[in-house]
Parts: sequence; structure tokens; C-alpha cells
Amino acid sequence: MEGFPSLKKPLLSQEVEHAIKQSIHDEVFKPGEKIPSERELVEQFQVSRVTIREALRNLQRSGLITIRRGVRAGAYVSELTSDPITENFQNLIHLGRIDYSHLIDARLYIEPRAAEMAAKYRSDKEVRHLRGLLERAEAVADQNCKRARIINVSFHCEVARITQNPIIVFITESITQSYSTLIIETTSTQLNRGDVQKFIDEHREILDAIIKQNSAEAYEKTRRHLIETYLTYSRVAGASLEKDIDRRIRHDCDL
Amino acid sequence: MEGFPSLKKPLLSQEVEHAIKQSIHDEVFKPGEKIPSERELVEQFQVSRVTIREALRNLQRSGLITIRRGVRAGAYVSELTSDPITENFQNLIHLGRIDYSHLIDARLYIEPRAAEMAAKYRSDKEVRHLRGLLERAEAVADQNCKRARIINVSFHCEVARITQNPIIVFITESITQSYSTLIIETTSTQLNRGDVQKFIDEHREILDAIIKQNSAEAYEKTRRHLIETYLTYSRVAGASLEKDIDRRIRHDCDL
DNA sequence: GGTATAACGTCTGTTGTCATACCACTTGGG
DNA sequence: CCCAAGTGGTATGACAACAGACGTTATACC
Repeated sequence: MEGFPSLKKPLLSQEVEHAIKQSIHDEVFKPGEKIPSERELVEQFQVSRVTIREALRNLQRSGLITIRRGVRAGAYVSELTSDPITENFQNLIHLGRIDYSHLIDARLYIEPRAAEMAAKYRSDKEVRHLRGLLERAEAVADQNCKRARIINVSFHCEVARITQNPIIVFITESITQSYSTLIIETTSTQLNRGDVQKFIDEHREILDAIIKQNSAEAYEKTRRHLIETYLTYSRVAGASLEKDIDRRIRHDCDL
Repeated sequence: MEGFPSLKKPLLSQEVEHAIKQSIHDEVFKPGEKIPSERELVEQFQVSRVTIREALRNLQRSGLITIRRGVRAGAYVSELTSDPITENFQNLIHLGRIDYSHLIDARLYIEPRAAEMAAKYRSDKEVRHLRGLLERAEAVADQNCKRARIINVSFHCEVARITQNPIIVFITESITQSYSTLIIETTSTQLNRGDVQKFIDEHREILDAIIKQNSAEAYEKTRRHLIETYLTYSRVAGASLEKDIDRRIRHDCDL
């Protein structure tokens, strides 16, 4: 039954892709640096430009490089971001595989525990950063409601960042980003000033718990804030959202 | 500062990509179905084949389509998988941004709670499925240790699947997959029969809790199992892994 | 000898790769 | 101030490589 392994040879473009990826992993090219132009790579690999371009496209899609045109044109090694994960979630949303309830449910897995960890291990500098976000959100809440909401989203990501676990950061970024986008797409009506203020107040409570290094309180405040957020958006969006309050969220809706 | 937004027109290939993606979202092409061949798309979009191919490549990388060669060659709409997320994590690993401790830490966020939910809402069919996995793992543990380990990994994913939240499923798949790959890459020595049996026994305890619908116990058993797994691999891999037991894991290492 | 069956070739539509050319854009130098 | 050089993006036409389907031949067995 066990035949000869790996009979099929990979595509040329995949070999090129793998070679370049290896160079990036080995730090032959470091983040920010430019990798050779397409024509130069044609010389080095002795393949056609089409093949080179396919390899570069794949690397770009994986988030390993960014390709610029015009000014300082070329392919540059980039720091990895959560963009590919976010795109994956967005596709799941558009295909109807996930909705609000899944997103909030997932956030309930991650963020309360992240806040718990953050409270335990936060530095003074991180506290100042969070406080700064809060103040900026409050400052713009009157004029630019949308801007305040964007800052509010970043608050959650910054809390996750304190965990110093890139996986948690990436997941939080992707889920909150997808959540935020979905909210904006479906709720045509703006939140009123009071709702935004309520979110900011709840963030402040979370921050207070983190400052006090009270991890249990940070956990609980975050959990309740997420549920409150969900209920608020449900109310704003109307019935179409109400039905999404399924067993997952109800499990945490003991208020 | 705020100029005219979106002056730069998107690339042709991106427009084509977006159009096809829209068709998939609108279920013009459903999963499993074939989308027109490159030459046909050239006709429809009135662009060159290069452009079409770049669009298709991007869609493939996003996991929306799979491209086959030979007979029945062409691009087929595929169900979304966790592969893009997994690749992202793998890149983070190779770039040295994350290690064992981050992966186990992330699993401690997700899996205990997933088991908790699974215990609460599992069906009899799902229980049978998990039991089947356990029996198969035990059956092959003597002859094929590696195969047993693969089945053990899938046990965790199947527990996550019971939550019926694709986000949780995808994240669990990606993290356990990356974890497993990393283990295989770094620990040259095989686990001994006893270790594998221990994992299976712990899985059985988790399953028992799920069967009893004792969610608190399912949570705790899963948490302890993850820590045990981590410690076992630490021991097998030797000192190079020991130092990775950092504050994150210690937080849960109250045994 | 007839028939079932296994091994073998060819045929076909598609993707993969190639070479060359031109465009749009920015930079740098005459 | 404009032009030449270098970049990525697109167009075009050609050929190679693939992977099954399908018919054909060879083989085995009764």
C-alpha cells in the first residue's frame, strides 16, 4: 500500500515561491528590505517572468511581501499582519457561514481571558497607552461618532497585545475587525451619543480593573461589556439581528 | 491632509478577482461547481489571460477555489478551510515570532471552553463519533504511533466542531495543526507507547465528561490535558523546550 | 475458440510556462 | 525641463505538461 512518496513534482512557480520564502525565513531578506526586481529574479531562477510573478503574487497574498508600483517600485518584505485571517473570516461572513452570534461567541472565548492576563502582567506604559486611547475616544465622541467607534475597537486589540501572544493579538484583530465591518454594513442607523458613551464607560471600568491588577474583575467586566455591546447592536439593528441571540450567547447572558 | 479618496484605480486583476468573488458570494457558482476556463473568462472579461490567471491565483490562495489540471481541469469553487490561517501561523513560527508557549497558551484560551460548550450541547451522534476516534487511536497505538497521534489531534478538532461555531473550529484546527507540525519538526525522538496511552486516557476522561454533560469537568479535564501535553513534550524535547515554560503557561500550571 | 479482464496507447481539454512587446508610472540626470 | 532608464502591470501567441476518459490490444481463463 505504501508506495513511493511524493511522486508529483511541484509547480515551478511553487518552487520559486518556496525558495524566496526560505530566504525570508533565513533572513537573507529582512522586513522592510527590497527583494530583487522581477527581471533580476528571472535571471537568478532561469524561469520566465510569468512564473516569477505568480510566485510573488502568492507571497503577497500570504502577507510575506508587499508589492509597490511607481515610487520605489518593487517587492518588499513586510511584517506579518492579521489580514489573511481577517479575509478568511470576511469570506465566511459573505458566504453566510458565520454571523454576529459566532463572532461575539468567539470574542467571549478570547477577550475576557486576555483582559485577565493583561491585568496580571500589564506595565505602566501599557496602562498609559490604554488611557490615551480612552481619552481620545471620549474627545472625539461628540463630533465624530464613527472615529470614536474605531478607537473603541482598537482598545480591545491593545488589551490583547498586552498578553504578548501574537496568536491572541491576530485572532482578536481579525474578529473585532470583522465584527466592526459587519456592524457598519448592516446597521445603517448610527449609534446615538449615549450608546458610544456607554461603551467608553465600560472600557474605563475594564481599564480600572487592569490598573488595579484585579484580573478576575477585568475578566468579568470584559465579558459583560461584550454582551452589552451585542445587545446594543441587536437593539439598533432591529429584529433581523434579534434572532441571532442563540444558545451560544444565552449561555453567557445570565444578567 | 484628507485628499480625494481612492484616486488610484485598482488593478485589472483585482477587479476580475472581485467580480468572480462576488459571483461566488452570490452563489452564481456554488461549492463543487466549475467556473469557466481561463480562455472563456478571457472572452467574458475582455482582458488577457495573464490577468485572469492572477485573479484566479489570488482566489486560490484565499481558499475560495481549487485549480485542477489534466482531465476535468479547471477552477472549482471549494468550501473554505482553515488552511490560510494555518499558513499564517506557520509563517509566524518560521519567522520566530511564536513558539510552543504561545501555541499552548492560545489553546488554553479556546479548547477548555470549547469542551465546556461541547459537554453542554453535544448530541448522541457526536458522542459516537468521538468514541470512534478514541477507539481507532487505541487500536493503532501499538503498531503506528504516528497515526495515533494524528487521530489524537483530530479529537480536539472534533470537540471544537460540536460548538457549531466555524470560527472556533478554524482556529482550533490551525493551532493544533501548527502545534503538531512544530512538535514533529523539533522532537526527533518518538514518544513512547506510555505517553501516547496517557494522552488517549486523558481524552477518554474528557469524553466521559462530555457524555455526562458535565461542562465544568470537561473544561477542567481539557485544561489539565493541555498542560500535561505541554509538559510531556517539554520533557521529550529536553532543555531547549524547558525555557519556553514562561509566565503564560505557569499561570495555569498550579499542579 | 469465446469471453472476461487486465494492461496499454491515444485523445482531449485544460492549466503551466515561455518569449516578447508595450503601457503607465516614477526617478534621476543631462 | 524633458528625456532615458527602471519598475510593475497587461497583452499576445505559442507550446509543454498534465490527468483522466476511452477505445484497443494483449492476456488469461474456462
